[in-house]
Amino acid sequence: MLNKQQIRYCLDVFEKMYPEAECELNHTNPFELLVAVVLSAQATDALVNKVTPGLFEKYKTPEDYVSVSLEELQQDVKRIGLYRNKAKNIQKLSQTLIESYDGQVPRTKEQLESLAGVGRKTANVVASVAFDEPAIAVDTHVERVSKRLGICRWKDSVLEVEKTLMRKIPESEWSVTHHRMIFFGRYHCKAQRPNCEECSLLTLCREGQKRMKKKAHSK
DNA sequence: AACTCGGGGCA
DNA sequence: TGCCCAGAGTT
Repeated sequence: MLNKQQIRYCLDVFEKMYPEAECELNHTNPFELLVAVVLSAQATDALVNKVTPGLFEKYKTPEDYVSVSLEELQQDVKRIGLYRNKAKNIQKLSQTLIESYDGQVPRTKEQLESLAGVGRKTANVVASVAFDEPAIAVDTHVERVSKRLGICRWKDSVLEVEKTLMRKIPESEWSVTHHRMIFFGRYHCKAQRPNCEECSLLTLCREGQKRMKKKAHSK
């Protein structure tokens, strides 16, 4: 397991590699952000914007989503994938906002997570990005990178990964770190072929050491 | 813990 | 072409 100083070094490397890794979730209001994150499950937010241009012009409020038929909404989000569930959840979620939250998006993680189609990850993203609530959203990239480097344990659950990160990273950097780790995981520490040879963190990386040793042995 | 939804992106 | 993906709900 990496200590705080080693983790500090990792964060600095992330910053050097992806200095401009701001949030790609560039939305004007919490509701639009919430819908975008729900839609981008198993896809990317960039894909949502690319594949459904004009979606957020057509649908601006919870009322807009429940005013159309399920079939119409499904057609509008069809090209994102997993569209049947997502469309259904967004209508259900919109209904809940109208009935229980005066049409507004709730601020707390617990309230967010109780909405249809909103799991722990989505709840944390919305809470932290839209409301500056203290939260770290652990997605597959963050989880993989944390485990490979040794920031957390291999068998840690998502919840445990989240708690460890919150404990070992200064709160003021949670948001930036989250997005830099995603870039790092997506472009460098990839699931299939991580680029260990050209990694500045190789010397302290648990998984990297293992892989290099294995590679040397196989020669 | 495993399974399902699913079209787009990428090799 | 085939494989994978910034997840969540159900069994």
